[in-house]
Amino acid sequence: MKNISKEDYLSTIYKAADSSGTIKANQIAESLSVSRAAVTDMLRRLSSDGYVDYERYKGIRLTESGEEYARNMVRRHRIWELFLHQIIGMPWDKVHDEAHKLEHGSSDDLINRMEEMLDFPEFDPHGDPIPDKNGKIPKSNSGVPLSTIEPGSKVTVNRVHDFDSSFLQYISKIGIELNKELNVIDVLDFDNSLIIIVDEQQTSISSKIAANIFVTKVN
Amino acid sequence: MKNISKEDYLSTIYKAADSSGTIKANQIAESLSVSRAAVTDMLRRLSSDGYVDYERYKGIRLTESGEEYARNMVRRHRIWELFLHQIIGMPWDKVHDEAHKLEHGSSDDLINRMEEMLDFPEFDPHGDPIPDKNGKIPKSNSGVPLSTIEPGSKVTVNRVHDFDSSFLQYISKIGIELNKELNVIDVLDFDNSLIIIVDEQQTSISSKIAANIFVTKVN
DNA sequence: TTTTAAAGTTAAGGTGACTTAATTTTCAAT
DNA sequence: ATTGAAAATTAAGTCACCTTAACTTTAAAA
Repeated sequence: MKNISKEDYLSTIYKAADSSGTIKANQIAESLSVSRAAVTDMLRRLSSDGYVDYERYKGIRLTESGEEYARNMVRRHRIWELFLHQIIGMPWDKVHDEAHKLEHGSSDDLINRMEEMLDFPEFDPHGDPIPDKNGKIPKSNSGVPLSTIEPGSKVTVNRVHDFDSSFLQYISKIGIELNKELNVIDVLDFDNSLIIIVDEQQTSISSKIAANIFVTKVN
Repeated sequence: MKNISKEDYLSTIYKAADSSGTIKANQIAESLSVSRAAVTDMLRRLSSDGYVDYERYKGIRLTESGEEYARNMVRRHRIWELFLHQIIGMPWDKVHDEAHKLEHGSSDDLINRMEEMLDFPEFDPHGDPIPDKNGKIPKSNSGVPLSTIEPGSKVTVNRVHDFDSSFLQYISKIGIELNKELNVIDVLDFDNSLIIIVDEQQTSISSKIAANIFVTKVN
């Protein structure tokens, strides 16, 4: 029950790393709401544990073993999310925080049992892929931000960001969920907010909301 | 996710306190495998938090609020144990350790949902009572140690100690489980081990094993 | 009642994870 | 190429939780 903080750093680095696999210390500090100094501090420790390659003032990148560890944390997190939602019946917008607290303490045995109960799922309730026991990640069409779609398009939702409960609560309330079909009617020049149709209902959503909903164009 | 240690101290005090509600610092140190000095240290902190009444060299006792907190931790623990066993299918001897890790991070909401799924159970898989949402504890016949039973008696198991996986594994293997009927055939003078019959099979168990199995005499 | 072992406390120190403040390095804009 | 803002690091300090070693208090056995 020791490595809570370490595990959080590893997941964060894993999830936030860009395509080249590197990340800025500043991003870590912001994601975790800690000071830059705390990040430097932790990086030295993670580096001496062999989880990150790190050189002062240079880029940060997970080592093989760091990536493995992080991927396993992400696996735990997403399996917990799905379990909480599907088996326990916890609402969409609550599962992220709860899973975050549970993921650290669970044995691999427990995670594997839950995975089996869920019939080896590929995606969590927010559409994020769940790495399997061997670290293999399901191929997914992770979509593009709804905010980049031009008016007149028909799209389906395939992923939403999961870290803000009020965001999820809001989009649920207006009927947005995974695989839902949306019609983008208009984008306002004024503030880039979108006019969309969900369930035959017209609504408008801010560009910030739209930036956190990922969609694929239909045909 | 901060108070893991504090919560462990509170549960330990709660569970180990004698009938008068007091406990020796030494017992805490032993249960938690920490030094006596660490206990003194923590007692000062718990005391300043208002969770224990504590005076140097005098007895230790939970305050109202400490007892409430501790009882809630015990509730979490036991609900987790039952959930892991009954819903997840984890074996008897594994649930204690797993529950111990999970109990700290779970929200009351989650615990309440699990309790409901389990249909408001009264006892955990080891026969320990589960406090309800309001702190009410089911009346139970907690039994006497099997080691105190005289030869020739027929008894049923109503509780077993839960903190040693190998102990539980062993007694499961010889067929002992909650509510099982046992016949005490003989107690050896030599080492106080017991000859018992379980499922028509005769076995012997050490007095230390017997001391951790709690039973009630049949008729 | 004395004595001594066990229990409890204090002192000093360590580690992990954080902070703020001061400083250094990098990098992009001039 | 210089410079200034942003990013990263170091320094110094805090807090929770732990340790060992030395000391004090309690309580029970001689």
